[in-house]
Amino acid sequence: MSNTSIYTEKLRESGLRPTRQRLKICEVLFSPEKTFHFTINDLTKMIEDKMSEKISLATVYNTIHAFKKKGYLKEISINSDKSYFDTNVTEHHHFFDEDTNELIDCSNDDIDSVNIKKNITGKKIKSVEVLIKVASDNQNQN
Amino acid sequence: MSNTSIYTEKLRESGLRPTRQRLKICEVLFSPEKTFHFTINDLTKMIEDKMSEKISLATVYNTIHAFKKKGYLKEISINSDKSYFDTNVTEHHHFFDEDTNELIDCSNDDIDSVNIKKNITGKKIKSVEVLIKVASDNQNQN
DNA sequence: CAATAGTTTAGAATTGTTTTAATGTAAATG
DNA sequence: CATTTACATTAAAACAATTCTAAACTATTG
Repeated sequence: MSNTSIYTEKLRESGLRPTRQRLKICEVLFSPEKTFHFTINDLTKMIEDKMSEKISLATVYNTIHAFKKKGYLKEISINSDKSYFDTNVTEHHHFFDEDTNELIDCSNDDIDSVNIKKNITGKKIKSVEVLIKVASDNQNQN
Repeated sequence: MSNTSIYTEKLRESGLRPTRQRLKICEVLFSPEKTFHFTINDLTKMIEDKMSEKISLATVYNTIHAFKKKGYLKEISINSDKSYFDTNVTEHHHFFDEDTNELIDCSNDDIDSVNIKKNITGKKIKSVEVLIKVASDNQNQN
């Protein structure tokens, strides 16, 4: 089953033409059942593995940025040495495992809604997200 | 009033010798009344402005890393293009103003404590921090 | 199909960070 | 307190992630 028309639509919505390369990016990003986290490098490797064809980093970067701008991807800030992206664009929380550097989605059911009593004047709240850092019990934090 | 002995102690605790350069870093970091956020570049400029003397980036990096490791500084992940640090090492929350890219501490009194119902098996929770993104009302999110 | 507007690409440039190796300094030693 | 040793500082080089560039290419329009 091909979702080409859906992908084409997403690309158009993001202001991009549906090219062969970009459709492959879409397939890797949007065909899996489960959402996932990735870096640009991960994604490039996934594309090249699955598709047995090269794709230029520049193409990946500009497509990802367009998707992010449009809201089809979210950037997550955990680690400052690389950019991480999330195909789960709903507002949600994360566990970050300091032992493995793994980022794990936290179901909204697992956290009571966060009650904020005060805001910055003249500003509207756009999102509220919780980051829970975990590590194995016997490990010291660094 | 000089806090040299306090700084010397902090440096020693972090496994570093108290040198002229490092004491200057301490003065900039730990003498202000209020905690603040900074990048390595900010800090280097602050030092060179205040002290009218040059300091090598490498020295700043390694001192900051030692302080972070010891827990005298915290790294904050907002933006993946630079590392941001915080002299407020208590567990606390942040507002992030998307209009100005400004990061603002959120008093713990302003958020009810976050109730987490489930955890990753075998792991211990090290910290729970909330990031509230805000923007002016009439602005579209990007 | 020709013209145009946008795309891909490899490689160069840029930026933040880390490493290196030579020189300098604090602290320990005799 | 001079000497030795271990650690520091520095400028510059290396490195890694990201962005930019300019030439070749492709989709779309007229």
